[in-house]
Amino acid sequence: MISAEILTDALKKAGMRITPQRIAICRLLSQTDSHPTAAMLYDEIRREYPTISLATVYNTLDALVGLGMVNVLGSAGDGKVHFDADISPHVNLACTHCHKIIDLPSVRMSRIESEVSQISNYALQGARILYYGLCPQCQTINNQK
Amino acid sequence: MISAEILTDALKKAGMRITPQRIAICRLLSQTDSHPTAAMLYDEIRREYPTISLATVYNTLDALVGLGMVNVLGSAGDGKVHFDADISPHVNLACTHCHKIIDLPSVRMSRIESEVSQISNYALQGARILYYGLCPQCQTINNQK
DNA sequence: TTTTGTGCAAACGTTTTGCAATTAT
DNA sequence: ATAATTGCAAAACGTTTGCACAAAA
Repeated sequence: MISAEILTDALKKAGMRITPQRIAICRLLSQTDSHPTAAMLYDEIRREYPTISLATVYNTLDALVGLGMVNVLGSAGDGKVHFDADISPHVNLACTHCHKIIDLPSVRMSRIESEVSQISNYALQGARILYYGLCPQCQTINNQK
Repeated sequence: MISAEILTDALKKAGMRITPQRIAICRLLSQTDSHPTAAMLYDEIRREYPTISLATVYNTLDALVGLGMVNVLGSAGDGKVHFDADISPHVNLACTHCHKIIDLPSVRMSRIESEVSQISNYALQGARILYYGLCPQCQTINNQK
């Protein structure tokens, strides 16, 4: 969990203007661990700013991703792109039935990251460590969608 | 690198019919390590079957993914879904500039997988281990897209 | 022969874009 | 003041779907 100011400060340092909409997006991103999609953020922010557009959400997300402040997790089997404001190298775990994504901060990935870095000569910018399967609930409930 | 027969056999065992189009898709998947998208496979197969449709490619890919024979890597920053016929747990490395994806089979992930399995109680089905950054070429070339 | 798969085209949902009006600086 | 950002609408893109025809079993 990160503070919203770290995100807005990053935008400011990059020469971008701090608008109420962007503050709201940064606040939501920093406060959630639900790996939201653009549409989820949009729906949430519309309560406060009924006229905000999806384009603004995408615009801000792109900027934050470009600054390395937000990770793109990709689809969780639902065809939508999920975002994660926790950029520390950690394992994400997606349920292929209910499409929820949780974090597994207890699994240490730093050793893997340094290995990848050494072997590849890539200038690493981030990682998506996503395991997927059925969560305990979706295993027990007789889940035929 | 897997043999095409393993893929076609899996389709057959699942009760699906073996058509020339599906054989071609399985052959391409098994012969490449380029983590193709549906469109890439489509373009390639069209040389041999000019009338094949994208729908058939998606249909077959979905079946193979459903059977656990093919992994969905997700987007490499290009907005397209990349597929991988190598389902062993290994690190993938994507370049955020040229959008190529390579494998790093030397980095061992089996320990991480068992850790995830123990901690989470999920019925694991697979993993997408994707690091991203700039590949050596895209670092040196003065790359402003 | 029967049932599944194919190809086409149209539909879908997410994401992107163009532009005039607005707003942060 | 001025330059960036917004919101809207329309467009673009990848992917999915419906259906008549073709082909595998």
